[in-house]
Amino acid sequence: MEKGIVNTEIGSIIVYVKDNKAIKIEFKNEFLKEIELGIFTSQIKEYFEGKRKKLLFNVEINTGKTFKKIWDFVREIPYGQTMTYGQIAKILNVNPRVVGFAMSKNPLPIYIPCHRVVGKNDIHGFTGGRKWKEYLLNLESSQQY
DNA sequence: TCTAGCTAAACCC
DNA sequence: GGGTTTAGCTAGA
Repeated sequence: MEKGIVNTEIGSIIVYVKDNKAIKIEFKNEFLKEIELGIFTSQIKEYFEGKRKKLLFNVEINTGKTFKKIWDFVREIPYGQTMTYGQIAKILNVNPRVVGFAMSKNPLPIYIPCHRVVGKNDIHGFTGGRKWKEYLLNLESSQQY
């Protein structure tokens, strides 16, 4: 398994790659030494510079049918827009609780833009902390044109 | 304002 | 295999 690291304004992002497929993305609240790793790190870097709106590399996800359906849908949420757990649940005909659970178990944040999914009355949680979610949402809204 | 019910899959015995 | 847990939401009191 290979590892790539990209630094951002508020910390580092680690991307784990196996057989040329991303299997996990992790947020760190500390700054690590950057490690280039082909398109994986270059696309993430472009995304944080606001030049790229969608990550397009191979990933490997082994999970249940419903989770996959939810993640597929979340990937279709346009750049800079947000939806609530409830809206997604209604469209996919699942329970809102399951949507939240799927997000919490999502191994590939950013690739699956779960930061664009918020609660009805609150931002709610995010892998690695709400700080990242706010940062990502702010990044996208400032890039809208 | 507060409580109960819904509901899927990872995770731990 | 079974019980517990989890980034929500709605309806009824």
